Amino acid sequence: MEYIKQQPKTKRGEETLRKICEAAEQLFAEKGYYATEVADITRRAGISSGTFYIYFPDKLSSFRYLMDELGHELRKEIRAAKEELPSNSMIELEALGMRKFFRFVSEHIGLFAIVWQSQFVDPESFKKYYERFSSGYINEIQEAQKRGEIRPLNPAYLSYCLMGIYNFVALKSLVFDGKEPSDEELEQILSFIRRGLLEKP
Amino acid sequence: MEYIKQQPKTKRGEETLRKICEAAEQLFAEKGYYATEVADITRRAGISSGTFYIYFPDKLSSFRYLMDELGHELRKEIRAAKEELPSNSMIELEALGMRKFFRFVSEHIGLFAIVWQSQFVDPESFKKYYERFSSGYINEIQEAQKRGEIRPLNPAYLSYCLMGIYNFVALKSLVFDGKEPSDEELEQILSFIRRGLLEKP
Amino acid sequence: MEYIKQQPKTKRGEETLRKICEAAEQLFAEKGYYATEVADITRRAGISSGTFYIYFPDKLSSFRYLMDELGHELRKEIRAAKEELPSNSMIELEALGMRKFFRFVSEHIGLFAIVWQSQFVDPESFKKYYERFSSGYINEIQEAQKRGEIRPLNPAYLSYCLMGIYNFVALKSLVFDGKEPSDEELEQILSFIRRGLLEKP
Amino acid sequence: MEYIKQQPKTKRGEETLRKICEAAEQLFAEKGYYATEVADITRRAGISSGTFYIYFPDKLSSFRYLMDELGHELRKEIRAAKEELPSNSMIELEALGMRKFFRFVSEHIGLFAIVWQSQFVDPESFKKYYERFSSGYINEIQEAQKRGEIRPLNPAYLSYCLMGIYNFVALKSLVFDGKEPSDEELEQILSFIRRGLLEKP
DNA sequence: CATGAATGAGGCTTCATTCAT
DNA sequence: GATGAATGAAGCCTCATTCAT
Repeated sequence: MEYIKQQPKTKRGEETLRKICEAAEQLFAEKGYYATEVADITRRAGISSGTFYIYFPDKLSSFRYLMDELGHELRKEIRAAKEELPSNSMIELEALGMRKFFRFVSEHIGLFAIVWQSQFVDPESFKKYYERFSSGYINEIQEAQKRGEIRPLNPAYLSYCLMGIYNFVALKSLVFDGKEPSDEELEQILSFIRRGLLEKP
Repeated sequence: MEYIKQQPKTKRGEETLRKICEAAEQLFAEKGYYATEVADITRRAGISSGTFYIYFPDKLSSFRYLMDELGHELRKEIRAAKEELPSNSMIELEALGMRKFFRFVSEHIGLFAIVWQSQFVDPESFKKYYERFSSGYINEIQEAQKRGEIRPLNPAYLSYCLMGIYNFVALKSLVFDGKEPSDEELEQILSFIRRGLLEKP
Repeated sequence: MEYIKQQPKTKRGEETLRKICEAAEQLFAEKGYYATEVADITRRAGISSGTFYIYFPDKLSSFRYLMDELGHELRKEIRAAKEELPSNSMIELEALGMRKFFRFVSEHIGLFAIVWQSQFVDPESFKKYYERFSSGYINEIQEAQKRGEIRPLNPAYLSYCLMGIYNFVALKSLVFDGKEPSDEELEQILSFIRRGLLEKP
Repeated sequence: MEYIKQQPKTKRGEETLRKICEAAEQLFAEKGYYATEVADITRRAGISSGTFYIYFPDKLSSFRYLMDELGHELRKEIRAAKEELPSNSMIELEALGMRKFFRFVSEHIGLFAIVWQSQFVDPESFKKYYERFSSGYINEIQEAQKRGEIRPLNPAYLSYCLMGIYNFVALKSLVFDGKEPSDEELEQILSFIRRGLLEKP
């Protein structure tokens, strides 16, 4: 990864980097990037403050690294989930992806928080993050539109509608209410999306 | 307003407060709360840095003040727009509110940015902001559900779906692309929402 | 001056800048640039450490500023001394300049130390400093050579010979022995230079 | 040598110490003592950073060691050169010594740089370095004065005049211009010195 | 009301040095 | 002998806030 200063060469080093990342992810989520001091991170990681700088050139790089890394993982998991299902119904795949999204975010609330605040920590990455997701959606939507599965609405805007729904529902349930949405609730949201998207609901 | 230290007593004072607020709104949107120095604000406002503290007890208060003030104004405008229309179709009122939202946000991109980052500047206000909007929606939705106008889905989650759509569409168009969505585009988004919500589309 | 961040606008500010410069000049001479902390400077100047940064963007700039400022002053004083004498004998002017040099350096031992160490603090300025002096000498030497006053030796190298003599004599007397060379001693050094330079000693 | 922690006991150790010294000499000359990190030295020497501390107790000791070692070598070479010539003319011996000086310094620009900056790294050594050279000169000068070879000027000051000339000429040619002075140029400088010193030029 | 110089606590980062392997 | 990850004291610099004018 490009934001890292030194790849650990020993087991111990690997362990240390992992501890830094975990601590940083937690703290960025709990207190936000700016309110988190490097000393907070190293304290929680149980290392000295100089050690942080063996692995990262500065505080911002660790933020970018996490954003990249976690975003990567999320996309990978969603892709994997979709590939398991031998369906070519976009809506059914989307239902899977959405469930995966909530599962991942509830286990990595750090990602959610990190992305949310990245608009003012590192605007470049912020935009890139959403556009990468969006372009994945656009492809799927266009395919499904060709098949006549979903309605001929602007794919780019639709992708942001979907992301908006997922993000704000996650905000309400995970951040505000502190619990995962129930299957029943997810089903209702999916039902809203299905009707909105499908040519023949 | 509660976050203000001293209400201006003269014309000159009023003018000064207005200049501070305008500058702060712009800067919080451009650079974010943390990257904005009080000196940046006073510089752009064309005043000396001590003057800021005549009106606000500290930097955070000015943030809260703006968030409150702008949120208030937005809700007022939306309410006003809806009251002009003598319809009792929730969906038609919602279409109006949504247009008002995009108009307001494109003129006050500061509000958008301020709210977005408030999760890590002032989490209390952040939650309050969205829940206030949400509870307004919930009322309308429940009324409409009683009338059989819209489907019997969880009103709280629906409200976050709507806010998510509006916020992410605004993010894409106003922040990323730097332009208001066209009427055509808004119409498509509304069409998605209508089908998703209405009992008989 | 280019290395300064903010020109003081009030009497108090002027006073503060002066105190910073005096303290820095002393400390750079006593302990060297690297061993001098900004906190040392502000402590000696009797101000808080943040105040330093009102006037200088960083520690290095204060060093450059002093080097420029003091070098400027030295050249000005030497020039002034030479202009008072209505002679066109290069050697007599040189005798004056040399005396001025020792007087100035003994009052501003800071300059001496600053220039000496600048080779490793700010190599650019270091070279510029000596080449500026050298080019002044070269002109004078060439004029005197045209008049047949001094021998036809390479002017650039001669200029460095002269500077070398003055600097090392100052090193011995002012730095090592802690006293100004006596008139008698200066006279002997001049006598060495005179014989070395003059066509007809 | 006194500044060394442990004399190498094996061939490998000897080799390692040599590599450290070479790297340190280069780096102290290129970037200066303070800007050179121990890690820079070990990196260039191709060893790990802990190894440095097998041979030196700390960074400063390596500086002192080099200064001593190189100064020693320089004096030895000059002495050897002078002993080869069966002359008892101080000026002729001096001409030899000077040529040796420029040869040595151009091959060990590190020494030049190290001594120059030692005033602020290790003032003690700095003074000692020049006074050791000076006292050698004083003896030679006094002898020559007794013989009536050179003029009866203050020997201590004369020694600093000579060192000043050599050092500043080396500065100009080797450091600023990056080349050794030509024989012709050295000859001119010698001619200046000869006339300045000799009773009967 | 307004000014802007001054404050100083506190954050980020560096780097000489140590030590377990 | 050699390694290189870890340490942590310490320095540079920032910036919200104060206050004398």
